[in-house]
Order: sequence, then structure tokens, then C-alpha cells
Amino acid sequence: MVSNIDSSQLSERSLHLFKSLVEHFIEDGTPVGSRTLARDSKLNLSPATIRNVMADLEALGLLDSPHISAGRVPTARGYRLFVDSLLSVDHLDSAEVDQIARELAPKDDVPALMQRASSMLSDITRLAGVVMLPRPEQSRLRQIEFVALSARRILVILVVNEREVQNRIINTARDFSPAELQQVSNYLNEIFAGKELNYVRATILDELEKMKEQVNQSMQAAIEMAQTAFDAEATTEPDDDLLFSGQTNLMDVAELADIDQLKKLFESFNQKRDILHLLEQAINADGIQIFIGEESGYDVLDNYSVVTAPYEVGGQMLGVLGVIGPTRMHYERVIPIVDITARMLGCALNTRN
Amino acid sequence: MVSNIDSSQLSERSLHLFKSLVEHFIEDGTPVGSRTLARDSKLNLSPATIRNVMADLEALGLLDSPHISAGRVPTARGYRLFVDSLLSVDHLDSAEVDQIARELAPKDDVPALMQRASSMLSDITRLAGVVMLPRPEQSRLRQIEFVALSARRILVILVVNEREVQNRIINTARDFSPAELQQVSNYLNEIFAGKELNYVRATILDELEKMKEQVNQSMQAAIEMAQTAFDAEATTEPDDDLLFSGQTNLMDVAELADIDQLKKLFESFNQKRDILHLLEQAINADGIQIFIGEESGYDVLDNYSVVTAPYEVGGQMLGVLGVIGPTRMHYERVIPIVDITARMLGCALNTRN
DNA sequence: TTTTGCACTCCCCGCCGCGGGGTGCTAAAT
DNA sequence: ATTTAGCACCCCGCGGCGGGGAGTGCAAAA
Repeated sequence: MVSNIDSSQLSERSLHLFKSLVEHFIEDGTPVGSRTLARDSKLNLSPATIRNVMADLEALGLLDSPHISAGRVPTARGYRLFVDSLLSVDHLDSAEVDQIARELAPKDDVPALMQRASSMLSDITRLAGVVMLPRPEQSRLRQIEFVALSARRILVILVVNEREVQNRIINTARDFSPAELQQVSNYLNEIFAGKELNYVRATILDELEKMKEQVNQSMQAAIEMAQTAFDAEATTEPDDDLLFSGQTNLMDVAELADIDQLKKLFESFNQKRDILHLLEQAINADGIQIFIGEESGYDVLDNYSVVTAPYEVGGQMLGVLGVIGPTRMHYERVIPIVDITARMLGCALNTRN
Repeated sequence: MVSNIDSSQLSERSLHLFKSLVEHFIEDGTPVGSRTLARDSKLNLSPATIRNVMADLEALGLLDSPHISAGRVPTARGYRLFVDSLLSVDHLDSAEVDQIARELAPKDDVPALMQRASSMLSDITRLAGVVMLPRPEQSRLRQIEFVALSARRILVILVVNEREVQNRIINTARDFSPAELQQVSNYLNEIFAGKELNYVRATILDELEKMKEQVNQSMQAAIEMAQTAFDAEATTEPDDDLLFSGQTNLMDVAELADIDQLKKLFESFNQKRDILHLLEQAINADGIQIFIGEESGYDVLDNYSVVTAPYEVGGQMLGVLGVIGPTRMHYERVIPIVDITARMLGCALNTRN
């Protein structure tokens, strides 16, 4: 990868002009030329001078011109410089902060809260919002219970991480009495409560097999049942770990030509895979992380930027949330919104009852 | 509403020509004129004759011409006549039937099966698929269980309709011992098992209030807890009762002009409300029901048709599934696909273990 | 009743020319 | 040594024009 441009490599004036240009382009999306820039930037310079500067900036890979004789447009590297060094982020007015706080008031369960966070992000930015839920690898088994539906149909309930509940129904080879079920769950809880879920799964499927002979009849049944339960669990992929909303907002901006690029983007929202990988890169970032256009490495995102922030509670990273929109977005507004939403979501998760 | 055209009101020849015209238009989406129709339809007629016929058909409201001097295009009423009287539905070849059967093999839980049905519909038709889940009104409480997470945090589990499981966490005003919980659940199961869920909710919230004084201390607590549980339940709207997939398929056909009409359609997919209402109209239909263009009454669907079929198991209607695509769709293919999918989904739900 | 012939309409497409907003370069000015 | 002015040039977008194609309606002939 070619190294990015550092703001110290450029004169004050070039930076100022570059900033105006980017701002102007973000505003109306048309290539901006030397004349308009001469008018807009308060520096009293002639278009000719500005042309020279722009030629330099183009040589550095910060600008590009769609045609030889059109205005200039920022490149991904240009946006990078812009957001890293030139951007002055907005102060959100308190009304907006209030709105966010209100939306994230901890009034119902976790998935619903996440969903609200996502749709709030998209509403307030008029872009697409996304929230990544905690990766299941980090989840700890808290409690396991069995409920008899009928003699051979058993409802398995896994309580994970204090408040998540998973359940599935299994069919057993022989009848179990409620008392037996109680005994089995006591046994499993004793061994596995507080353990990491993957470990539990691995242990149950592999290790327990060996000790089968050593324990009594009833425990054998327990082991078999637990195996069935976790077998089913393994195949149940989480799949709802990425919550999108406001995708349709992107159809407003779509330059009408790249409608099938947008289609590809929507499809990758459905696949989830690419976006998931991208967001995973952001989970250990210290605060806001931004992927601009081609930087992301996923070409469905070529003309789009992703602004992300991890959210955490009690110092532990839980997930990532963010906003997806055209590279030409109002970063100065989007960034603080994503930032504060991540913080507040953390709070909301913290003060949950 | 103006009455629809009956095929008996038209001459054999008009019908034949009309049919060719619709087929032709479905094929390439351009208005079709008298010359091409003269060529295509095997009737040995001159364009002029055909023009006369087309003028009649237009007067009847079956055709429309975008401009005075362009070919004709079917109206919604035209499509109606076409699908009701003129259409010869395809025979699905056995490979396709096999594919559907394979996709709907009952290998995992109900929601996943529904999801697969939906995405299969969209894959195979290259349109948008939708599956409406059983309306919660028809659901009967089968079993209720309480699991103590801690002394005051209790997991409530509702088993509904044999295989659906809902769960939520409530906080209680005072401690409950596991034995007490057992007692409460026994009590509630005895009264409410097999009852309709709405009835249960209503009863618990209203009636039980009155009997509070008459029962003992422990039962009072039970009642309070049940109230809390069902209170929470009431606010948990089902919301996942409509499963879409393949929306992006519609972006292929989008005539590029009506991109914001498509946006509105996508938004109504998200709202779910309109589509839900529409599908509810189809639940009591005997087999395939088709809403063509403006017929639906929802103007987001103006240039789209919805082909639906209810699915049932054991004679009881459970829900509706279908396909959404441009009015200009291959009905002769889509109809049997939707039809057979509905049947097979019914089977799959029936033979579930 | 069907067909032929005819006048007419409208869209689409390519073409042209032009104006606007741009550019780069060079030479003059500061 | 910059900055500016001047100039030639580029290229997109737009409006107007003309012709071809596809289609129409109508009237008169078959």
C-alpha cells in the first residue's frame, strides 16, 4: 500500500484549499474547479494559482479529475487526509444528544436495544446503520436447564452471559422424568457454569465421551442428552449478529448510474460475511475507526465509507456499531454521532437490570 | 371498482391476440404494436385488422398505450383477464420440484424453515420472496415454566403451539425459591394450558386481580409474577412475522426511472404493515391468490404483482407465502412455484418431529 | 369484415454547434 | 520565485434539427 499523505508535507495554503475543495464536493457532489474554489476559499488567489496547487495535489494522489477538463474530486487517500488532519468535528447540539439518549433508554431486552441503536443511527444520519452483536466466542455459559415438554421432547435452555437466552428442542432416545432432568441439569451446571461456551461444547462432545464408562447409568444418559443439546447448538449459527437498518437511505444518494453497484452492496449486507469481517477489524480500535472507499479492501464498498466505533461495558469490548454511506458523506456530523452512540449504548448495556 | 372483463365477452380471436400481446410484453417489456403482433400470432391477419382489435381492447380497459403512437401495454385489468382465463401454467420439471423438496426438508427449527422457504422462493423465481408466519392470535399456550436465574431474576418460558418457544426475563418484587416457582408454574399450567394466548393474557391481567384476596399468600405472589410476565409479553410485539428475501432481485428489473418507487417499496417491506395487511387478505383464499398492480390498493405496489398462497397443516390455515415482482412477470412459472412451495411447506410442518 | 393505402404522430438517435466550466502552458508582473 | 493574466484547448451537456422506425387512425377498396 502506498503511504498516506501527512499534513506536514503540505503547505498551509495547500491544506486550506484542499479542505475547501473536499467540503465543497461533499456538499454538492460535482467536481469542483479552480474558479469556484477561488471564490469560496477566503484566500485571495487567482484561479490560475489554484490550478497549480490542485495539480500538485493531484500528483500526490489526493485528487482526481474525471475528465481532463473537469473539476477535481477527492480520492480515497484525499478523504483519509481530510478526516485525519483537516476535519473539525461538529459539536452535537444537546437536542440531538437527548434524542440519542432517549432512544437508547434501557427499556427492553438486549436485541431490541441493539435494533433501536441501529435504526437510530440510520435515522439520524440518513445513511445505513449497522450494529454488530457480541461475538459468541466470548460468551460464557451461565446456566443450563431442561424442561420436559413430553416424555421424549425436551426443551433445553441456555442462559449465556447474564442475560442472553437460547433455547432449542431436542428429542431423546428414551424417556426422562422431571426428577432426572433436574439431576442432569444440576450436574451440568456444576461442571460448566461460568465456562466459555466453546470450551463447554468441545468438552461435552469430546472429553465426556471418555468418561462415559466411569459414571453410572443416569449420568450416561445425561451425557448423551447434553451431547444432543450441544450438537444442535453447534449447527445453530448465530446469524443475527449483524443488524442493519436504513439501507434504503442509500438509494437517495445513488448516482443512478451505479444502481447495480448498490445492488451488490445490498447483497453483501445480506451475506453479512464481508461487512462482518470489516467490523471485526474495528473491534479493537480505540474509538472511531473509518474505512474510506477502496481502503476497506472489499470492492462492494468502493464508493462507500464505513464509520465505526466499538462499544464496551466495563472495559470489555462487546461489539462494533457504525454507519455506512457514500464516501462523500458529512464526516464532521457522522463521526460524533457514531461516537456518542457507541458510548451511550455501552452505558445502556451497563445499567441494564 | 369497475367490473373485470370476462373472457366470454370477447371473440376467440381477440382473446388470442390479447394473449400473444401480453406474453410478448412480459418477454421484453416494450410496448407491442400491430406489426409485431401480426408476425407473432399465427393468425394470418394484417396489421390493420389487429389495430382494430387492439383499439377495442383498449376501449375495454385491457390495454393502454404510453403515447398515441406507441405500441400497447397491458393494464392491471388486462393482466387480470390474462391470469384468470388465458394463462396456461407451466408444468414444473421434476428437477425443480426436487429442489424445492430438498430445500424444505424438515431439518431444523420452524423459523429457519420459514426463512429457507422465503429465500428459496426468491432464488427460484429471481423475484422477492415473502413468508408470513402464523398469526399469534391463533396460538395456544401449551406450557409455562419459570427458571430462577438469581433470587429475583426469573426466566419465564412460554411454550406455544407445540413447538414455538418464547422467553423473557422478569424481575420480581421479592425472592422466590425454586420450590415456589415450581408451585406457581404448576398452578398456571393447570388453569391455562391449552388456552388461547390472548385469553390467557386478558384473564391474567384482569380477572385474576379480583381473586387475589381469596387465595393464599403464595398464590398472590404467583399472580403478581404472572402479571409481570404477561405484561412484558404484551409489549413484545411479534414483529418477526414476515420474512422477506431476495429484495435485491427487484433492482435488476427496475426500469431505472422508478428507482424511488422501488425505494418506497423497500421501505414498506421494512414497515411490514402494508404487506402484512395484504397477505392477511389472502389467508382464507382457496389456493393461489394474485394481486396485480393497483388492485392491491397499496400504491407502493403500483407496478408490482404479488402472487400468494396460504399454507396449511391438517386443514388449518397457518400463514401465507408468496412472491413479489413486477406486474410484468412470468406468471405461468411463478404460480406453480408458489403453489407447490405452499403445499410442501405445509407437509414439512406436518412431518416435523 | 378485412385489407390497403395514406397521412400523421411520436420517439429515438445521431449530428451539429455552442456555451460553460474546466484545463495546461507560457509569458508577463509582482 | 511566485503569482497572475492570457490564451488555446478540452469536453461535457444541451437544444435544435432531421431522418428513420414503429405505430396509429381513418377512409376507401376488396
